[in-house]
Amino acid sequence: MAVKDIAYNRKTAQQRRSELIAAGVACLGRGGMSAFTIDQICKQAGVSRGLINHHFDSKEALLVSIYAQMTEYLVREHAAATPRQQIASLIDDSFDAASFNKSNLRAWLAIWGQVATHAELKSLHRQRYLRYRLQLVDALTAIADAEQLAIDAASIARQLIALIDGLWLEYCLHSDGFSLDDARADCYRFLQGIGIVIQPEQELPERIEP
Amino acid sequence: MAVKDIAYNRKTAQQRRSELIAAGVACLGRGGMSAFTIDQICKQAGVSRGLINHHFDSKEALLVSIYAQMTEYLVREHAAATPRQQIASLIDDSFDAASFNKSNLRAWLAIWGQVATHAELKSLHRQRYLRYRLQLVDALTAIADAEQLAIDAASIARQLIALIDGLWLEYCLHSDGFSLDDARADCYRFLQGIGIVIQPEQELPERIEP
DNA sequence: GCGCTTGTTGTACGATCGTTCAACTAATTC
DNA sequence: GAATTAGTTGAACGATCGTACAACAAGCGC
Repeated sequence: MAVKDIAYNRKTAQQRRSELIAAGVACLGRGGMSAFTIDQICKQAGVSRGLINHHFDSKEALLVSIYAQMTEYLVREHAAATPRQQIASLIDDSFDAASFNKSNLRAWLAIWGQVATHAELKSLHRQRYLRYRLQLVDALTAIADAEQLAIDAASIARQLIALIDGLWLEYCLHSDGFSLDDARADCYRFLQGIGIVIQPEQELPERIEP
Repeated sequence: MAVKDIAYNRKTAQQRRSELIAAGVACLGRGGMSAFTIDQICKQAGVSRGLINHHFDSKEALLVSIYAQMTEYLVREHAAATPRQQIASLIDDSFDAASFNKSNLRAWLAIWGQVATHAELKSLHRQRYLRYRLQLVDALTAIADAEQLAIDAASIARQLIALIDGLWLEYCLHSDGFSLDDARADCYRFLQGIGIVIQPEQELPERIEP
């Protein structure tokens, strides 16, 4: 107290906010909602206890900001792409090893568990998800129209999203038995089964017959 | 204290244990892991504070018992059924309105979030899941063998489980847009797409073309 | 230098957390 | 009916929770 012996790091509000968001994601990934406490987040960020309530209205507000950042890629614009490239990009992004490691998946799971409970989080989730789903329906409809395919685009979109989320879930809860590439391949195979053949952006591994 | 004015309900250990489990599920369904506290569970069960630790070693032990009960149906024996009936029964059970209401789905989500963190829960989950998956692979293989179908049973099983879990997730987080019957129909349509036609145990609603 | 704004710290507070435990009540045994 | 067993209660404990707040430090205009 009397002597200032350690560094006093001063940063811009924007910088600090994003650091706290990153620290929050790390905590969620480590131990789910139980590890998402003021103490642990501040310790993770290397920051004193009172700082979160200075930069965010509450702990819940931080959680909303975290979710907003995590879902940002879902509504990213894929401007100059064909419908096929859009879908391929979505699938490949979903199973990108850099962002969908186990820690991130655990963070998703923890937040999903809160979506049903917290109003603000629920609202943001609905907004993000609807747009995400709409993009997919549009792309599928465009392909079907161009190739005279009779498909239920809404149903296919719902199934594809469910497949992606379900594969994340399986991979998160027990990663043994299949790889991220297997999961990607499953998605392309699913679309192939209903008559939509899409070339992956990255190459797929060899398929192993039983 | 001096005067005993309210009922003192005495039950067998087994009865009380199952009541506490039910109360725990209700709490998880209401508010996720945040609502899974000794105080709230006891209040839900209409029981005093110290009783949980009398019937269970710890709060975590109660959670394990809850998950054991919730996953029981996954490994239930379907003795006299054909492979097709087994799969149909699994799908229909998964989207049974009685057990898969929103509250139960929220409870699942909350527990899934804990599986990655708690060792005992993780072990139980792996054990239950592997058996569940094996049953599915066996049924699919039996069908494929009998009908000369060339399928990757492991991959199909993984996709079907992912589809079911993903549809639960979608329905839990935003039930608008589709019903449980739609979800059931999606599963049958998925299998149909890869050449396995299965008659649902209950009738499916009319398919609405776009 | 001084005043002002803004980022940061650490303590303090009341609430709630999971667990323990001695006391108590009802059923059972002898 | 006394002794024993088993189910239940509620107070108590230390730990930790989220937030509030006064004190402090650094940057900046002047």
